[in-house]
This record gives sequence, C-alpha cells and structure tokens, in this order.
Amino acid sequence: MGTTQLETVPEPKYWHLKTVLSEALDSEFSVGEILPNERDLAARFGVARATLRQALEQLELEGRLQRRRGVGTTVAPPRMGVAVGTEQHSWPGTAGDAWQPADCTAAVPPAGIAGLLGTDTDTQVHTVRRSRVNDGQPVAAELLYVPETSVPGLTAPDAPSGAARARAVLRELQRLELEGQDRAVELGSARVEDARELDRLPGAPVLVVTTRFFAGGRTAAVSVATYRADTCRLTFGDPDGVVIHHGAGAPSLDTSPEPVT
Amino acid sequence: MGTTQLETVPEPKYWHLKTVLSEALDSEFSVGEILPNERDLAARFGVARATLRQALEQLELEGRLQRRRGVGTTVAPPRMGVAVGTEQHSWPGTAGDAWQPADCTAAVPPAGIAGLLGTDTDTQVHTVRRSRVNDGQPVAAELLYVPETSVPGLTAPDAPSGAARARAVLRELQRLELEGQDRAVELGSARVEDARELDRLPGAPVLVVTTRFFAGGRTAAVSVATYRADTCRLTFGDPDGVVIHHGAGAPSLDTSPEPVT
DNA sequence: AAGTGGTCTAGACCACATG
DNA sequence: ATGTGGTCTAGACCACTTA
Repeated sequence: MGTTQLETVPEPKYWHLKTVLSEALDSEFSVGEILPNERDLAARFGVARATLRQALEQLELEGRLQRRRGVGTTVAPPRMGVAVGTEQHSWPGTAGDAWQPADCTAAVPPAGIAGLLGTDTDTQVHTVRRSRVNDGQPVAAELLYVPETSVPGLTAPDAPSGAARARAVLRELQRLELEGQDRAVELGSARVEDARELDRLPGAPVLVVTTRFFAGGRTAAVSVATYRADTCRLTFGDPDGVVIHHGAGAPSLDTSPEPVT
Repeated sequence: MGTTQLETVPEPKYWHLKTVLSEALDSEFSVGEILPNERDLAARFGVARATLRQALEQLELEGRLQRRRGVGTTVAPPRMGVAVGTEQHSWPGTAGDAWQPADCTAAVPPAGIAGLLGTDTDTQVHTVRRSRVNDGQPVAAELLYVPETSVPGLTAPDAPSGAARARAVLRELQRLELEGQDRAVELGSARVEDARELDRLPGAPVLVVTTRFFAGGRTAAVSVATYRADTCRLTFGDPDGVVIHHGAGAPSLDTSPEPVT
C-alpha cells in the first residue's frame, strides 16, 4: 500500500463537512443570507442528504444556522444575551422584568414540582404561563407554579380566568417577603406546547431554568422557564454581553446591542 | 370519509416512540440496566433503525439514556447537580474548588477571547487546562486564559511546563484583588479535545460556561468551561439539588446525595 | 403548483469493546 | 470472533410556506 494514509482515525464525513461549512459561513456568508437547499448542497459536497443534514443539525445546535420548513436555511445572527441573574432577589412579575403574563389555570403540577413545593401530588396549584420576548422574537416560555397557600388572597375560585388571573397571582406574590432563591440550568427538549410558543419544532433543544422562590421558611413558588437554546445565551451577573462560543473552538465577539432593559 | 381521523397533525413516529420508551424507562427499568440493542428494539416497534435512533438520541439528550459504542445502551442515573455559582467572587484555583489543574501552555487565544481580554489577536496568553470530576466521573473541561500582564511574576518563559506551571499561574492570580465576575451559559458541541476528556464523542452536547474575572479595572482572566450536558445540571446559588426536568414535561425529584465539595 | 425542510426506510459498512 | 453503537447511502413520501 503506497498510499500516505496519515489519518489513523478518519474523521467522519459529517464532521469534516461541518467544519468546512462553518468556515464558509464565516467568510462567504452574512447574517440572514439563505443557503442553497439541502439537495443541492449534498450534491455539491458529494454526500447523501442525510449526511449533510447531520452537519446542518450541529451547526443549528450551535446557533450558526436557522432552518425553517418550507422556507429554507439561513445564517443565524449571533446569539442574543438574555439576562437571567439580574432580577435576583425579586419576585416574578416585578415591573419591567421582561416577562409577559399570558394565562393562569389551576392544575395539579408534575410530581417533581409538587415535591419541590411540598404539596400533595394531587393538590392543584396556580399555574401561570408567561412568555418572554426579546428583539421581537420569542425566546422563552415559563410555567410558574404557586401553591394556593402562598397567595391566600385568592383561595376562592372566584378569580377571573386567563391573563387577568395571572396578573392577580403575581400581584399577590409581591406581598410576601422574598427570603432567597435558587437556580439550576440544564438541557432539555421542547414539549409540544413550548415548541409552538417558541416557534420551533417539538423536541428542539432548550435550556431549562428552574428557579425556587423561598418565603415564609418554605418554597413559595417554582418557576420552570424554557429558553431557545439555539438563539439564547443566558447571562448571569452583569448584563453585558459575554462571548459566543462556536463549538469548533473559534469564539467570536458578540457585538449585539443587548437590549435587555 | 367515514374514518375517524382525529389526528389532524399526525405525530411523527420517533416522537411517539420516544414517549413510549420514556414511560417504559420510568416503569420497567432501573438505573444502570441495559436495554435491548437497537436492531432488536427497532424490530420490536416495527420501525427502521434510523427512526429508533432518532428517539434514543432525544432521550440521551435529556439525560435519560447513556449509549456507548461497542457496549450498549443503559438507563442513565438522574443528572447530578454541579455547583457553578457558589465560588462566586473567588479566583479559580482557590483551595477545594473542585477543579484540578492539568496543564498550561502559552498560546494565542481565539479571536473572541482575545477581544474579551483586550489583548491583540496575535498575543500569547497563559492557557491553563483544568478538569472537574464529580462522583469519579469527568463532568467538565476548562480552558482558562490569563494574559501575561495579569500575572507579572511569570512573564519570563522560565516557568516549568505542564501542571506545575498551571499551579504557578493560579497561585499568582490569587494575589490580585478580584473586583467582580460575569457568567454566561449557552449550548455548544464538544470539540474533539474536550470530547476525549469528557469521555464522549466529538460534537456531543455541552453546556458552555464563560466567566470573566475582573481585576485592576479590566478583564484579568477568562474561563471557558464545557460541562457534559447529558449528565449535568448546573446549579446557581444554594448548592441543594433542584429539579430534574424531563423533556416530556414530567419532572421528578432528584434524590441524589449532591456530593459537591 | 413548486420548492423547502422533516420524516422514514432498508439496507451496508465501520469503529470499538468484550470474551 | 462477535456484538454493540456510529456512520453513510439512495431513495421515497410528507408537511409546510410561498407564489
């Protein structure tokens, strides 16, 4: 065998493809530009469409591309920084906290949430749906679970339904003294309802931020916020932009205007 | 048409499969148990292997499964909570901060990092590699970028190479007064080197935590830490466990012992 | 109606871990 | 040597958007 064969471990095609495309995106395309369709791209690189799609999926996961069925694949803008830590030590619903209450129902929370709240697994709690919009684009959907004992002013099922009731629950929360809170971030996939609200397909990758609010010596409320992982970079502390980290190890500066309040 | 046709939008097969498997995992399997192989599973459900794999991929993304080439697919334990916010306002390298210095070289950082540090795009900086292990399992790999001006005690290229030099850089950092820091979390995919260290395949989903350290009125160091997204839940604030959020919307309590620190 | 990305199939071969 | 998951192919059809 006279061939050189330097590659002891040949790189998978889709990985190499991803690298090539990534460099092309940096040099030959600008934000918002549409790429050739998948069939053409696959033919151009001499691979099957499934292989090309594997590369595109990774690039989308890293926030480099945006794909929309029936439309095409476009070059995504840099991820926007969304402040998560600045409202520290304040209740949800405080004036100008970037969230917009959408709805409120009484429902039995998932078992895990009930455990955090210390309620029975068959006890209904106020369930407030809120959504967060940045730059005119939906970036997060939230479910806020508030036991009825946390907002005694509303125990009777008299409250109006929908957005009005949501605002009422948030208003009652403000009356409590917030003693502390607690956050966790993990990767998840969008449930059907969240996906619709985030303008993504079900199963799309999301960053799930779970926050516990403490008052009166116990957990007074739990928030589960799902952020679009492709377009969002969660910032804690100073709301200044930080860095964009491309998976390939070539971060670039984020110069977006950071329009968060 | 006399058929019922209630499903206006038929659910994709892989999505339904994922739901079925998820319920099976909750009821019929225990942590660590190995599943039947992909070919058998696909046959059992009457789908192509690629379709089954699409469902398994999602479940792995959500931390429910662990797949290892040549071995098989096993039921993953609940995600472990790794504290990210507790060492707030302390330099990296402080005693018992869960990180283990591995190496240090002088290298030109990626353009984005250079921008954050305010160095020229062709200036070398100390680049410290550290790794973090929880429960005997690698959970994160970090690159810490320290401009030579931040640690003037080491400007000469006399320092020993490798781990010793890494410790020296960290030690010098402690001498500065930390004025603040700044964090951002985003989704990324593991670079080849990180993947090897995290015992994952390249491209595996990771949570990238970028931290800026401020001292002397400027950015004195930048840390880019990549955490395994499948096994880790990043906790901020109190190091107590929070919640596990299964993508399907059925969170369950995390009862793991939280061995942080 | 045409064009896009999303889903699905039925194969094949490869890299890796284990016995 | 065997069995596992990982990669890849060449097609097909579907759901969605836009014109």
